[in-house]
Amino acid sequence: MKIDPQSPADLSAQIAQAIRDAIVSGRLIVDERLPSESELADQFQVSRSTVREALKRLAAQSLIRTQRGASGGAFVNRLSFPDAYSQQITTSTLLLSMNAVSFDTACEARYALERACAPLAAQRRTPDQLATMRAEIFRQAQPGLTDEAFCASDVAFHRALVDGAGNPVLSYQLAGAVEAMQPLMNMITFTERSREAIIALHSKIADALDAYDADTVDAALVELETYTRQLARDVAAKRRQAG
Amino acid sequence: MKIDPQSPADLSAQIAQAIRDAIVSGRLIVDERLPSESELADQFQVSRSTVREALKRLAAQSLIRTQRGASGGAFVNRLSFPDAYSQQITTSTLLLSMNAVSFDTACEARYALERACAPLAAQRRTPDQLATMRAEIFRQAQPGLTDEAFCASDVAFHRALVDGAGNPVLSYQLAGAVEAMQPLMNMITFTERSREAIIALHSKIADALDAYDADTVDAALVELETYTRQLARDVAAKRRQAG
DNA sequence: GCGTTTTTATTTGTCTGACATTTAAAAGTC
DNA sequence: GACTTTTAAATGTCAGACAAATAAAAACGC
Repeated sequence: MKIDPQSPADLSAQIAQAIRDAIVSGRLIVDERLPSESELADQFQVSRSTVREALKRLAAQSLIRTQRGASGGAFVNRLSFPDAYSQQITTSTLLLSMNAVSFDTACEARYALERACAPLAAQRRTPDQLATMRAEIFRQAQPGLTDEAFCASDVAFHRALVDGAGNPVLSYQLAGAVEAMQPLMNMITFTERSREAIIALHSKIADALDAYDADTVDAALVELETYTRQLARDVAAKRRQAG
Repeated sequence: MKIDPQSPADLSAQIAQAIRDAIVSGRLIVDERLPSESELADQFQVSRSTVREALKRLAAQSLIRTQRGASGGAFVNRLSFPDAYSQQITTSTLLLSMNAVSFDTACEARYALERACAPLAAQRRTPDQLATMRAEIFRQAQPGLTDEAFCASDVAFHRALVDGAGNPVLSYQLAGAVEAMQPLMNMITFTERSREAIIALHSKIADALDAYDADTVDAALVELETYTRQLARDVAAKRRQAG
C-alpha cells in the first residue's frame, strides 16, 4: 500500500483509498486487524491525525469497526445485509430529494422492480410473511391513522411482499427503492377515498399470494401503479389550480 | 443540532449524524456552506480535530465537499447519479463477496431485476443504445479476447440494455446488481462454447429490442439466466470431481 | 494451587497549539 | 483602470499530551 505525497488529493483520502483497495481486493480479510494508528502513521509517513481521518472515512462506509483498549484496534468489518440496507436507503433518499426526479420516474422504477419480485413471492411466500401483510392491511383500515403511520404501514406491507421472494439480494436492492419513495408518497395518500382504494388492492395482492397466483399479483401491482401515478397527477393539477 | 456528551458513541460519529440529519431533513440545502471547522467546534463544544473527523465521515458518503482558502469551507454536496452509482457498486460488491451469497441467489436477483427493465427498454431504446449493444456483441466475438475483457463487455452490454429503459432511477438501482456480479461471472464463461451461446442470446436480445418486441427480449433473458445458472452448476460439479 | 484483585501496557478517543497551503478579496502601484 | 502585492480566512497537516477503555500479566489471599 503506497501513497503519493505529491498528489493534489488529501492524504487522508489517499490512505483511505489504499486501505479500501486492500479490503475490496481481498488482501485484508474480514475480522483481520489493521495495524495500530501509530504503526499506520509510520508506514504511510504521516501523522496520527491524518491516519485517523482516513479510518473515519472507512468507518463511515462500514468497512471497518474500531475497538478501544489493549488488543483493540481497527478491524475489517463484515458488511452485513442490515448495514447495506441502511446505506442503500440513505443514498436513494438523498438521490431522489436532491435531483428533481419526477414522481412518475421514481414510481415507474419502484413498481418495475417490485413486479420483478412478485412471481418469486407468489411461489415462496411464507405464512409468516402473509400474516405480516394482513396485519398491515388491518392497520391501514383503522380510522384514526395519521398519514405518516399509513405510509409507514404501506412501506412495511411492500417490504413483506419483497421479502416474500426469499432472495436477500433482491430484498437489499429493493430496500432503497421502496423506502426512498415514502417521503414522496406521503403527499398523495391523504383522503379517505384513496386509502380505501389502496387497501382494496393490498387485499387483492395478499389474496393472490395466498393462492400462489402470480398473474393476479402482477395485475394488482399494475393497477396500484396506475392508480398511484393518477393520484399524483391529480394532486399536481389541484396544486396548479390553487397556487 | 445537539449532541450528548454522555453517550457511549464517539463524539465525531454523533456530530456526523447530527449534520447528516440536518441535510436529509432539508435544514441544510444543497450548496449551502457549513460553519467553519472552528465555529463548529465552538457550537458542539469539542475540539477541531473531532469536528474534522466528523466531516471526513460525511465526505466519505459524498454528503459534503470541502474547499480550501478564503471563502472556502464545507458545502453540502448534491449527490449526483454517478456518485450514487459508484457507492452502490462498492456496497453491492462487498456485500456479495463477504456474505457467502450463492451464485444462484445473486444470479436470480440480477435477472429478475433486469427483466423488469426489459419491457420499458423494448419501448424506449434509442438507436444509440442499440448501437452500443451491437458493438459489444461484435467485441465479444473477437477470438483473442481475454476472459476479463469478455466479462467487461458483457457488463457494458447489459448496462446498455438497462439504460434503454430510459429511467435513471432504474439504471442507478441496477448498477449494483449488474456490476457486482462481474467477479462471480468471471469464473464461468471461459470456454469457446459458452461464449458462443451467450453471444447468440445477446444477438437475440438486440434483434428483439430493434423490433420493439418485449416478449422475445424477456424470453431471451430467461434463456440466458437458465443457461448461466446451468453453466455455474456444471463448473461447480467439475470442481467437486477434480478437487 | 486456585480464584480474586491489582497493576500494567496497549490502543483508541479527545484536546491544544502550531504551522503550511490555498484562495479570494482588499490594498497598493503604475 | 489594469495589474501586482498584501492580507486574512479557511482547510490540511503535524507534534505532543492526556483520558478512557480493555485485556493480559502480576500480585495477593487462602
